[in-house]
Amino acid sequence: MARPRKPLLSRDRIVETARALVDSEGLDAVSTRRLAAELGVSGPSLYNHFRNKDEILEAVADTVSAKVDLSMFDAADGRDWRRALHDWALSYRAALTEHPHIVPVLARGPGRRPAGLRVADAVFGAMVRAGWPPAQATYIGALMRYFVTGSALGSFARGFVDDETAYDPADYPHLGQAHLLADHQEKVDEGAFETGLRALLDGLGVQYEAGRYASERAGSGAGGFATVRPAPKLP
Amino acid sequence: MARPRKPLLSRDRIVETARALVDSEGLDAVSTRRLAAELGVSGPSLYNHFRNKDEILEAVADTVSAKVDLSMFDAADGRDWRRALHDWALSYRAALTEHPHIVPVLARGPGRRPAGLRVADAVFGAMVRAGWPPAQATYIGALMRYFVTGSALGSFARGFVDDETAYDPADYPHLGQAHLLADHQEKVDEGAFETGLRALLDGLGVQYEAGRYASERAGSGAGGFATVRPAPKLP
DNA sequence: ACCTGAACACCGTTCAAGT
DNA sequence: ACCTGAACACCGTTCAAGT
Repeated sequence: MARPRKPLLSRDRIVETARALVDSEGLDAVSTRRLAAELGVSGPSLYNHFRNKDEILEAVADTVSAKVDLSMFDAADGRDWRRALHDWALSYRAALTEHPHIVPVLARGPGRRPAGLRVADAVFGAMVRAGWPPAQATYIGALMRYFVTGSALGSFARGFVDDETAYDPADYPHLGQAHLLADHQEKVDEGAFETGLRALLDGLGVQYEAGRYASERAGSGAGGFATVRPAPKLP
Repeated sequence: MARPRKPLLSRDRIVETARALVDSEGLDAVSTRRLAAELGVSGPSLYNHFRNKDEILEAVADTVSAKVDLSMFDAADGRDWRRALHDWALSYRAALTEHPHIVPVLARGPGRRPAGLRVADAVFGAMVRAGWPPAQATYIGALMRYFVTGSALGSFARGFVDDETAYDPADYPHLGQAHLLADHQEKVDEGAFETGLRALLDGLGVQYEAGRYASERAGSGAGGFATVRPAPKLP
């Protein structure tokens, strides 16, 4: 066949097929040969569109980052940085839980993925507008990413394992049998995520007040958050 | 040669050699053939001691978990749960930063690794003794793991990339050039970790007070933490 | 029990050849 | 420019054979 008059492949088609394969069969199922077969071409064809396999996986990860809602950051009145962060974290986590198998790729950082960088940029900009100093704004973007990706990673794969013999109660006196159950594990993940997110936002509120970062909007006194209160209820 | 009178291999020797290889050349360098060569045997020999390669990597990950200090949990007076959690998080992170290449394996959860389970058990037990309800104690162990492993994962590999052309300021108006520098990245990781850890502990303090979990030690009033104060200074 | 070589069914990537 | 088959240098794992 050699070269067809109309290209068989495109970057988009490759990425879309790779994403479907990752979602349905996991990262390990994506070999260049398997992916090519799925596309109806031979393995080496992919190298006309991507430098290597890793670049394909990075592109897949970026389509997931692109699903993260960022609208709360430009909508927001600066005083609402906690709510914006909260809503963003939910959207971020939702994107990852929809595509759990690509999380290991996403978790290693934004790298050079455009959508990943766009996320980092949006969070940073919103925090600075809310009054956070640039260094702190950078930290917030990073630490939120740590928490959300860490939770998405730790949740799937096999947080705990489905084999009763793995956990001798003599060895782990506090670990109940309940830890074995997969649906219990899912509830733990949700509870831990909600609890951690709330704690992070409350704790950042403490630092925000201590630094009086809201001063330019509410005079030099205690502006913004008058008292530390629990974060908004999670839906 | 066939079978020698004294075994050439042992689980410990395999794990130790694998750990050294992971540390010096990364996860990808560990193939069964390469590891076997390092040990002076042929590839299939490893299968006399481990069921498969993944089991070897799990064992390596467990030696890293085993380095996490847990003494602060049984030493602690229950009121000091925040300090214990803080010190533990530092020790946890230190263990991971010493062996960054194995973090992806560790990050997927305790699985059936004994040392990983011992860690989960210790945190849970200490939080319950401090007055946290069991469900919350479980959440705390999980969310701390999310944060620490997420930060260790996001830090290495390539949080950002060392190539100026990757970041067009027109695309990411808030991302400065400084993001490119590797040593700047390291400072960001440390700052983000400290900030996030402090926020988590402060935020958990808010929830602890709101739930009055300390009541059995200080009467049914506001015991334990009278006010929300910043977490102890990080060294 | 513990190691070996041979073998199976794969990999990612390069490259000359084809249109 | 874009696809192909052949080839290179690898993989993880199984298994019969050896002691």
